[in-house]
Amino acid sequence: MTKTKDATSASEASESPPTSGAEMPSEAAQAHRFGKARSAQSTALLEDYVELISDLLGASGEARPTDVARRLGVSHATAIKTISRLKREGLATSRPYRGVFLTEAGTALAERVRLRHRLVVDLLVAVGVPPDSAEADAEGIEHHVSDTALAAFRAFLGRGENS
Amino acid sequence: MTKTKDATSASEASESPPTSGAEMPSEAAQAHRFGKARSAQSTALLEDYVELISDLLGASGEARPTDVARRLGVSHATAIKTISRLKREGLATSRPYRGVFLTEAGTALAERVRLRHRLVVDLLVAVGVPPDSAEADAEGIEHHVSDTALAAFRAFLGRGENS
DNA sequence: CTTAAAGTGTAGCCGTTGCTACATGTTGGT
DNA sequence: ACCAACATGTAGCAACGGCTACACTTTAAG
Repeated sequence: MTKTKDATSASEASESPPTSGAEMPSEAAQAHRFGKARSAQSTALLEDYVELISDLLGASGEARPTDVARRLGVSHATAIKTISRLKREGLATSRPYRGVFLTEAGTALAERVRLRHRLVVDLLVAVGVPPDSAEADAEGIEHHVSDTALAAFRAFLGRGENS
Repeated sequence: MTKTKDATSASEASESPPTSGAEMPSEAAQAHRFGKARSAQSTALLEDYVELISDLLGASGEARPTDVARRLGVSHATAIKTISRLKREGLATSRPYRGVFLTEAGTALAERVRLRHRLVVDLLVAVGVPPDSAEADAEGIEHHVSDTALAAFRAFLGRGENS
């Protein structure tokens, strides 16, 4: 590390500005939250790809880059590039012109993601969100739900440990 | 590839693969959902900045780039660059060395975002997520909650229109 | 078999969001 | 008035995710 990391924390106690209504969390806590959200964002794509590939494999026995691309609404070139990233990260393998497959890690991730997705959708529906809306919203939400929250969802839905 | 229910554009119905296992949404629908999630992602940053700036303005009367940077856990250079984007998009103004301010549009956006944030947190808490977890999760989730879902949340929480 | 269509892969570009490093402006203490 | 500390701004770099354009392989049709 060069610098950059002074442990500044609550430094505003000394100042006493108007300070009226707003309750603000500590700098550190807030920064940490935002950081978490940002990093979640970076894995979200991989999760989407892995889940989709898993679905395709399950549904038709194979997952082709173009199928993936079409499902995700991106160009095939983009899909291929991201699939390369999946391979780099040890989640998938692929033989040229032979389709994409998931490694063990990839399969495990896909399973986790799928369960989480369903749980989120079910929760949304349970609190009154229309099913199609729930499905669409879950696509964006699911990547940001902590395990703690998932456990709460499960409890709320009256489920033990299973889906 | 299995086409489940709707026969949107070009699909392959000729194959009759093992199928069975998975139910997949139509290509078009799925692509649309992913696209939505992606675009939401692109506005998420702006929303975070605007909300934070609004909070800082409310709490201390001014919002300086470094404060914003520290709160978000990024370098001041990054914050300044993003604030430039806010200005480009007509959400904020700033005079050098004088801090950042929100335009009318920015203020309105901040208000909407703040309400949404609280609603999401409250819903999470209502279904049993611990408050601190709810607060952290909401930071990532809020950007992906549709108006439809928000309305459902409000109804579920037994609120009319207000927060 | 030959050829056209479709899938696959590569290269190069752009915009975004991070970062560090450096340069400049502001401000406060002495 | 000065200088040091800090805030601010700019520049350049890298990784990512998107795209189009082009090259190549496979597959399907004739």
